[in-house]
Amino acid sequence: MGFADASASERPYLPPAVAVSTVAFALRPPPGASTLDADAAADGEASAAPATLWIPLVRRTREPFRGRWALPGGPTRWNETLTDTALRSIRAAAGCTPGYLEQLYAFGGVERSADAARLVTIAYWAMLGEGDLDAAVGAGAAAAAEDRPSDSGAGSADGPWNRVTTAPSTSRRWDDPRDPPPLQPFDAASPDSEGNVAWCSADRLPELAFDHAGIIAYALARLRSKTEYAAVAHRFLGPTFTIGRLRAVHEAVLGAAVDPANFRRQMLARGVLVDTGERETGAAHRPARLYRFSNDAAPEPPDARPHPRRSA
Amino acid sequence: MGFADASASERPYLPPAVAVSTVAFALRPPPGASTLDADAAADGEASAAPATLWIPLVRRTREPFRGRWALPGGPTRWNETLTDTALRSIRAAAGCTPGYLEQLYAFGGVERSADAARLVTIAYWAMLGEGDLDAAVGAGAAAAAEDRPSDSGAGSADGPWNRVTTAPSTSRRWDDPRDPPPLQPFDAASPDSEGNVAWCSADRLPELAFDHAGIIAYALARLRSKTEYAAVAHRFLGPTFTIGRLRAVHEAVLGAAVDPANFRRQMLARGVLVDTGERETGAAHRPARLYRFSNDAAPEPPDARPHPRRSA
DNA sequence: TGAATAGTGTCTATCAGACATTATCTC
DNA sequence: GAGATAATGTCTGATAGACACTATTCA
Repeated sequence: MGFADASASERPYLPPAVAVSTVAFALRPPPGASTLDADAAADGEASAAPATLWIPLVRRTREPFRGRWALPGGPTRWNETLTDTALRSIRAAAGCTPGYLEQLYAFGGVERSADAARLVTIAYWAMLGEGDLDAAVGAGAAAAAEDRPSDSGAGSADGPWNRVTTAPSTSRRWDDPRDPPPLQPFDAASPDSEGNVAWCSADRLPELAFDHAGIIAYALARLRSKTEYAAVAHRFLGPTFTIGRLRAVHEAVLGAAVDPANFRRQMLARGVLVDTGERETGAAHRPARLYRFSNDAAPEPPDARPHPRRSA
Repeated sequence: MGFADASASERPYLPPAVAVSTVAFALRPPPGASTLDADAAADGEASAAPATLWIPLVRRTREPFRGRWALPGGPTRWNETLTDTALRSIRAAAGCTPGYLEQLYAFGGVERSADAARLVTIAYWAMLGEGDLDAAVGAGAAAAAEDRPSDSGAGSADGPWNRVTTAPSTSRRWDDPRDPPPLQPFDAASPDSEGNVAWCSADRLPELAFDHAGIIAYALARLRSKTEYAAVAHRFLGPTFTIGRLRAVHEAVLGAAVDPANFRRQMLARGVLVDTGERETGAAHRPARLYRFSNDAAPEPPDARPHPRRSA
C-alpha cells in the first residue's frame, strides 16, 4: 500500500506515524512474572509494605536500540482510538486491564525517530489494581517476542514502538465510563518460550530506548502530583481496603512516611470512603475497618487534569 | 506521492493524519482586528477592566462544517515539531507570537474525521501578551482565505484543520527556553481583501466546527486552574505591571472578584515579583509600584504540567 | 504481657478570607 | 474635599502537621 511502498526520498513528505507508549504502574509484579531486579523482587515478596512501584517493560528486537528495554506500545490502528491502543498495549504487556488510564503527553519532536520518517508518540500512564495483577494471564513467561508489524499499515521497519504478544486478558471488563472498550481483541502471534516482558522497579530502571526514561520520570511526577490532590491511590488496591493499606500506597508513591492519624482524617474528610461494615481479620493488632470507594461514577470531564478545587 | 495517491479503499489502512489546533487567549483583540461580537468589542474598548477573554477563530472554507468558525490550526509539516506547528498557526491567526504555549490534549477518536481517513489532533493553548497584540501585523483585515493544502503532503481534501494566511510576524522573537524557534517562515499565499479571521469572546462563542467548543472549554478550565496555582497570569501583560493590573487579569480569567489586599499579599509571598523602582503615573489615585516578573528562567521540565508543589 | 496497628484527642503554626484603616494621587 | 485605588494592619475560621493517648487484636 501507499505508505509502505514509499521510497526513502519520499518519506520526509509523508504524514508522521502515530504510536502510543504506556507507563503502567503497579505495587508489585504479577505472580510469576519475570523481573529485572532480583533483589528488589525478593524484597517485594518478603516485606508486606511495598516500597516501590513496578512497571512492565519490553525488550526491543530490532534497531534502533535493539536489545534495550522500552515501554510497551505500538502504532494505532485505523479503527481504534488512542485510548484503545494504550489499553491493548498494557493488556499485552501486563496481561490485565488497568483500573485507571490517563493520557500523559504527546511527543512530536522531529528528531525522535532515528530515520527520516516522522513519528508522533502519545504517552499514557495507568494504574494496575492488585486484583487485576492476580488475574493476569501469561505475564512474562508466556509472552512472545513479536516485533513485526502486522497488516495495519504504517509498517516503517524502524519504528520505535514495541510490541508484546500475549493472549488477551480474561479478567474483568473495562467498565470505566471514561472510554469505550476496545473494538477487537489482540491478535495472537507466534508463541515463544522466552518472554520479552520484564517488570522493573521504577527506582532502578535499566538503560532504556529512546527518551523512555524521561517519559517514565514524567509519568511518575504526574502520579505523585495526582495522588496528592485527587483520590486515585485506591486504584492500586482491590474493591475494599483498610485505611492503613491506602496509606501504604501513598507512602510507596510519594516515597515518604505519612502520619497515620492525619492521613486517616484527611481521607475521611474527603467523603469518598464508605465504611463497609466488615473488618480485616487475622492481623496481630486491632482489626481495621474495611472501606470501599464511594463515588466511582464521579464523572470527570474528557480527561481529568484541570482539578478545579473551587467551582467558580 | 504515496499518501495522496492512495485510493479511498486503502485509506483505512493508512496512518492517521496529525494536525494541531490552538486556543490562543488574549485580554482583548489586537487593534483593528475584526470581532464577532460587536457589543462585547465596544465594551472591551470602553471600560478599562477587561471582563472577558478573547480567542481568534478562522472561518472554514470547505466541507465539512463549511462556513463555520473553527480553531486555528493545520497539519504538522515533516520538519517541524508539534510546538512549531502550534506557534505557526497562532502567528498566522493572531499576527503575533504568544508569550506562553502549552500542550492541552491529544484527541485521537476514530470518529473525529467525517471521512474514513483517520485524524489525530493535538490541541495547544496559549497566552498573548498586550505588547504582542499591539505589535500584531495584519490581524484580521489582511488575512487571506487559503484553505488549500500546500506541498507538504498529507493532502486529505477534507481535513478538519483550518489554515490562515498572514504575513509572518515581525514582532519579538520566541525566546522561551521551552522549545526552539520554528524552522521556516510561513509561506505567504494569495492575499484576499476579506479576512477569514475574527476574534471572539470566550463567553459568547458561535457554533463551532467539530468538537472545538469542547476543546475551548477544556483550555479555559486549564487556564483557570493554572492561574490559581502557578504564576502565569502576568503573561497577558507587558514586561512591567502593577499588582492591580495583575489582579484584573485574575478576575478576568476566574470570572470573579478578588480581594485586593489578600491578592497583594499572596502574590508578594510567592517571591516572583520584583519591584522596579518605578511607579505608575497619571492615575487619579495613589501611584502604584511597577513590578516585573523575576525568574522567567525557572525551567519547568518538558512541559509544565505536573506542578510538584513539594520536590520529594 | 508485649508488640503492633487502629483509631481518637489536642495543640500549634500557617494561611485564606473578610474587612478596617491609612496613604497618595487627580479632579 | 471628593473619589479612587495603593498599601498595610488585624481578626477569624479552617487546616496541615506533630504527637500523646487509648483500643484491640495475636503471639
